[in-house]
Amino acid sequence: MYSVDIDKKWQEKWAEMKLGEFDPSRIDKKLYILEMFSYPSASKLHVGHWFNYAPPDSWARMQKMRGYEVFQPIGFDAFGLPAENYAIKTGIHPQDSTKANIETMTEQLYKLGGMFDWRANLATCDPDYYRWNQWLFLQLFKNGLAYRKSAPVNWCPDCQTVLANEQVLEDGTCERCSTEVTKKNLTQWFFKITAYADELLDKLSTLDWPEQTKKIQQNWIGRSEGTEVSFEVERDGERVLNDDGTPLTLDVFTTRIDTLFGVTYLVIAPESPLLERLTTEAQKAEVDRYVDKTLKASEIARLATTREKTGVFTGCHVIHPITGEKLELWTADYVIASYGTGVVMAVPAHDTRDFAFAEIFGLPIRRVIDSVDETETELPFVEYGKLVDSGAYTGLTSEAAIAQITADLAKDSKGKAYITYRLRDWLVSRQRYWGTPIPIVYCDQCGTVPLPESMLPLTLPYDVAFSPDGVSPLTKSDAFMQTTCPTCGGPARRDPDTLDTFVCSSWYQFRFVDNHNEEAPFDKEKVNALCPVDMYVGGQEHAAMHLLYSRFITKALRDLGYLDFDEPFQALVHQGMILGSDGQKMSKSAGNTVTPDDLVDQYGGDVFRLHLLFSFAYTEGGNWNDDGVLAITRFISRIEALVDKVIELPVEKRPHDKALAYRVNYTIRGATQDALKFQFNTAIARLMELLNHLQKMITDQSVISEETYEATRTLLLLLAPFAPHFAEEMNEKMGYSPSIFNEPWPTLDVAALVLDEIEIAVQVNGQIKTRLMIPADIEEADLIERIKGHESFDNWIAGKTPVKWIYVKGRLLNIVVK
RNA sequence: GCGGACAUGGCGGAAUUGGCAGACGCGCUGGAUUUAGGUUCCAGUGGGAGACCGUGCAGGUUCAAGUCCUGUUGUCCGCACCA
Repeated sequence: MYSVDIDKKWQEKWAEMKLGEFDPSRIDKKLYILEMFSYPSASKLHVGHWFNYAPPDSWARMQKMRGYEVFQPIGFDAFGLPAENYAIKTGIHPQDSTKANIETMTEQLYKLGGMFDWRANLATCDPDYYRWNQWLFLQLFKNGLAYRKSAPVNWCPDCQTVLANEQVLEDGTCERCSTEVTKKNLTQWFFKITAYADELLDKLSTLDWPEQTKKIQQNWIGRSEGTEVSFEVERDGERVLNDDGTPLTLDVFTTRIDTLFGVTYLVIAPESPLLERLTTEAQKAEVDRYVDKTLKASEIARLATTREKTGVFTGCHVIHPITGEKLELWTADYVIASYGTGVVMAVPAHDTRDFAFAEIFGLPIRRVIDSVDETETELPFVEYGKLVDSGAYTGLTSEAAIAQITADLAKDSKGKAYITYRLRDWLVSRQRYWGTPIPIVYCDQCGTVPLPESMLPLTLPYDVAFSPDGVSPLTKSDAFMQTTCPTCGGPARRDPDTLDTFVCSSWYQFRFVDNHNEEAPFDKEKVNALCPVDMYVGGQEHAAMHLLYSRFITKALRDLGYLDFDEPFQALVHQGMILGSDGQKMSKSAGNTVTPDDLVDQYGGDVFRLHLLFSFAYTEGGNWNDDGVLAITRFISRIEALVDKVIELPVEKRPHDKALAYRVNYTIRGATQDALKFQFNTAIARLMELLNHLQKMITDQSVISEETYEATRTLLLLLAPFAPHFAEEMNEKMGYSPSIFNEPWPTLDVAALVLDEIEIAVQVNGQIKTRLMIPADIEEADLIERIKGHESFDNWIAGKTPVKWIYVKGRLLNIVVK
């Protein structure tokens, strides 16, 4: 009887025989499979973890049997907000709680029976790991890919603390104290991911990733080609000048420069640093009030097209670059500072948002585009068309005008062709404790000074007060903050912030390969040999951020000479989400959680694993159901019964059983093809079919054929990746020595799949009339004759005339009648 | 709001990618064994007496549509400080 004891037995044996350890001498057969590592949370391994790890492990085991040298490491994404929040609540230090959680989860992962190479584990909160985050930061800094600038953070005035977006409720209040959250500008570190925007876009086509994920990245990067055009500004009747005396210009990005003559006002983002200078005394109070209000709104809400438009006149005017006309400059929250230049030229006649705004505030609306076919159209008319009332450009098509106006503006130095991206640089500063300290000091003499690599790791101090009171926790640790400048030796201060945890996960796939290296993050040769990851498995929620950051860091490391390939993850699969039986996300509060430990103890890990593999479409996920567990225990015990009978009965040689050979090979083909595509449910369905067949064959038999015995053995080999402990046990029962995972995967005999007779459908106008057994190699003409001679033929065509015969070989014949 | 997906029997889910809808399993019904129930085994199981009708809804393309196109409804995921 299979149980959790069998799991234990084989887990110990596998550890002894080092089943999961990668053998570098077989590097030419290497296959690097990686599941996204998880956050060590106190609530133990949940069903989602199992669904993330067990099915890919089955895939890996199959690949091992197919001859690959599999590398499957495991680690923990151990820095992050939850441990720190937990510390604030309970006083338990993040390091202590995290360590304990990692221990528990490691034990649970071991019980999962994954074929992991345990030597290659890592935890990102370990100084041996995060020192290389710091190293990475320094490389980016030295090469101009890390820089500081001011950026807003969510600020709770009551808690006196920075909040994560997650901690701000939908109505814009703090989750802890319900105070209205506002924004505060801080100088923070950024990684220049935008420098790689084009390559990140272009190389998507080389990846074996789900199309929808590529689309998400493509939209996230949001490359947009257009024109940048400059407007000079007038305040109180005078030109506004730069410090050097040249006229200050507002640069506007637009994809529709053909509508330039329809511009009736400009809008600047409320958080734009220029706004203050461009507000007149008379308007100051009103503008300030408006800016204040905007700081409390979320970006998502601001960009909603249905949101009622609000805005304020700044009192200043801008000068139209071609007509010289004076236009009002407004500020409104539908313009976002971080996209484009933070200023838009408003063309109410040809843009829906500008139109709505102009109607509310009574601003002029000027049509400059008509439809090409000169039919009457309503405003706002947002399509391309033909220019009207546009000076010298009147009569041109939109396409022609875009090219012409852009060229003319460039000639006058009033604009240029320009490409902008929705993608923004990656903000990596976090005003928190539980993360990687930033390896930079600020010296009054030398300014911003990077730590020399020899001084890494810059370790996180243990004794720190995390209670929120207005500053980053590290600020309060004098021992940490007060330091000397590595350049001049004078007094200096450290950076009080820590790095975003996405920095950890942007390169961990390389550290696994060489995780004990103390001289470097990894050895170049080793990484080049084992990477990129051949199969990466994890949730689709990471499509835009983690997966893009990893790609960016890989390219940066390549350009800095640390590795020789372009992409970190060649192939990617997303598992679906397992919800509670009520269709809601599993959570303690909903009371719908399923604990893997209980199921494993009761039924054994393989039953749980098979249930996950069989009852869900892997990439879809779905609602948890208990019923399937019983079905699997039945499946398992039926196989055991089959094995028992097969080893008990005498075996004799019999004439070749063509039908059995067909079924066996049909199973090999189906199970292999489906499992390779992560379609485990159908792969297992094929195994069930073979089991049903074998079971029928041996019923009431006192002797079995050699072929039946071999088919049973084949069934076990095919089952092995999906029920590793159980299959290993059955394999031993049949007298074979372990491990079954060192046996070769069954090979397909294509010839056995060729049938003499096949069944096809006969249709009339696409409607099925009958099914026919025909010789597999029948000629189309013979088939047609045969059908014409069928006793029901006249009945089928019901007096009409066949005009066309469509034969889809081996599948159907459709008679088109009229 | 923007972006990405999904919708098939009572249920989980299949469908060679435009070619016989419902594989496999759960559940259910009947039968056999046992008989206290469960287990196990066998048969049946989308609807409809039937011609036929059936893949969220409404159109369309095609000899042929779950699959492609247009529109529509509902659910889920992401939106840059959760990871």
